[in-house]
Amino acid sequence: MADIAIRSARKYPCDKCPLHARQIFRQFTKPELEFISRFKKGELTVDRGATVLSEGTRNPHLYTILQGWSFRYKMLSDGRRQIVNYAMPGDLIGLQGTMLGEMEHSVEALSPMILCVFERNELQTLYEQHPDLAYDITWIASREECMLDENLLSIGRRNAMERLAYLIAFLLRRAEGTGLHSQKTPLEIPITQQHVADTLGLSLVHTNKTVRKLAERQLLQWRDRGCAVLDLEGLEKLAGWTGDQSNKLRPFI
Amino acid sequence: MADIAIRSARKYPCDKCPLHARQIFRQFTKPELEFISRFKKGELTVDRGATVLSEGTRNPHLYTILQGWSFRYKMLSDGRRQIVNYAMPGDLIGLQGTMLGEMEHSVEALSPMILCVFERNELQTLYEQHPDLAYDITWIASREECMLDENLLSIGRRNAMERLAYLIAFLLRRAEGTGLHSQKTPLEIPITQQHVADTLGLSLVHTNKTVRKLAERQLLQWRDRGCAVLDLEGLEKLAGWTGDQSNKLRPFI
DNA sequence: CGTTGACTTGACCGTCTTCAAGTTTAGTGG
DNA sequence: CCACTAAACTTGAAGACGGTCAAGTCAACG
Repeated sequence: MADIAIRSARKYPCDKCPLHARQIFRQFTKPELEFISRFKKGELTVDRGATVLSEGTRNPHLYTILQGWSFRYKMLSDGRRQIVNYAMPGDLIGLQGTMLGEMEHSVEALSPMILCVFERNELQTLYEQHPDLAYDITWIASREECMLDENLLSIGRRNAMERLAYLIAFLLRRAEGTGLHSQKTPLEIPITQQHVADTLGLSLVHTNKTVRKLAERQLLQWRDRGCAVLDLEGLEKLAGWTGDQSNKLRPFI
Repeated sequence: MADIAIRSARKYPCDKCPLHARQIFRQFTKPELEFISRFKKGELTVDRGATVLSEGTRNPHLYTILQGWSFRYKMLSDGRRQIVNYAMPGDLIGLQGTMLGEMEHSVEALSPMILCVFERNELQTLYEQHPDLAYDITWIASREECMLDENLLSIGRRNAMERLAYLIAFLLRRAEGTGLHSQKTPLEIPITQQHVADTLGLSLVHTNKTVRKLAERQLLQWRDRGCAVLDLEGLEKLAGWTGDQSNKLRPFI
């Protein structure tokens, strides 16, 4: 079944980090690289569907995603679920829990994942010895906040079609922002319609009908467990979204 | 009309900060206090209804609220507005803009306010010289993120009554968390039903009808431009909210 | 070849929106 | 102090958007 396995061996040592090779992420200085190499405790391999972090628990670790997609969610006591955001390569997972103590949300893998594992306790040391990295972490937190603001706007004020268009455009933009996909391999967003429903605050049935409408309009195409974008600009226009998601140089731990 | 005025004189020098006198906020060390005193450039007085920060602009400042309430919001091009969160004494305003460059939301005063003004550019110095304060800022950002997660859950998955109950309970808890209100002066939340509607993603009409229902149930009482809570636990129960908003020691810049 | 998870579809119903009036209150100027 | 205005709040009626229920189909997988 959905499983989690940690290994202290490194398939991806920090000095050969496949993500830092990407132009999009800012490069480390030498001392930073050395620090991060020590800060990293190992790698975590996660199956699709596995729970990486659980609401209400205390986890001694902090993660960066090397490969794969995941989502963060919260639940009400009667089972209603709200997906709050997604996380993909280059994103930090578990910072909130590190700062506030207990996890206030859960994280589940949407695809097989590889994570870098860091020790929560050592974050303080990072703040003491590497102010630039500390600043970067705050940058990352602010970016998350900004995305949440957008999602709130969407759920609160857009109708079903606009919401869906926004969500898909948003996810594609972010995926592009990881720099991992070439133009030639049109990437597929690895989510089910149930995920979409739980993100948009809609029912599964209505989500399905909305998906069909956008598919009819040739804006996207739905497959089993995935979504392909046919017309990104069409989606953005429908959502009324100025997707200026500045995909510029950004920090990364 | 709604006005903004800055003064470099300090009615509230940092060593006599009325908020730090409150038990709830962690105390500065002496060097921290000295740094912050220099970091603070003045005080800003703001009328109710005035816009403190505007979406799309670059503001060279960062603020902490000394007095008064405000809200953060985003708008769609056709005028639909979504209030994303509220800010009250002790909260930091403008961090997102500082980190990401341009403001992605606006901030408006709900009541007359007094703000401490800091220089954006000097934040880097804070990170270099005071890692503990830097850590605190990240803590504050994480707390904001956590609140946004809650709000998303609410808008996405709760119905109108639950949403309203949650919002009012949430705001009261936070107000209590500033430690500025005694049990004896039952505080009034300084918002209009239009604010509530724009927070909950509801229409004004439906918001009004929902307010009436909660008032009939003796959970709250509405006044002109304000809301008084009659039964906090009743609201929390209705919302299904375990409001463990740990009102413990927290940092503050 | 049966089971399971994901997607699909139609019918009916309820929550919430929109429209279109009100009333009440606070603030302003004569 | 009173008349006027604007902002906030209120209410009812009609209808749309999205939810719920109840069946499906389809593909993957062991």
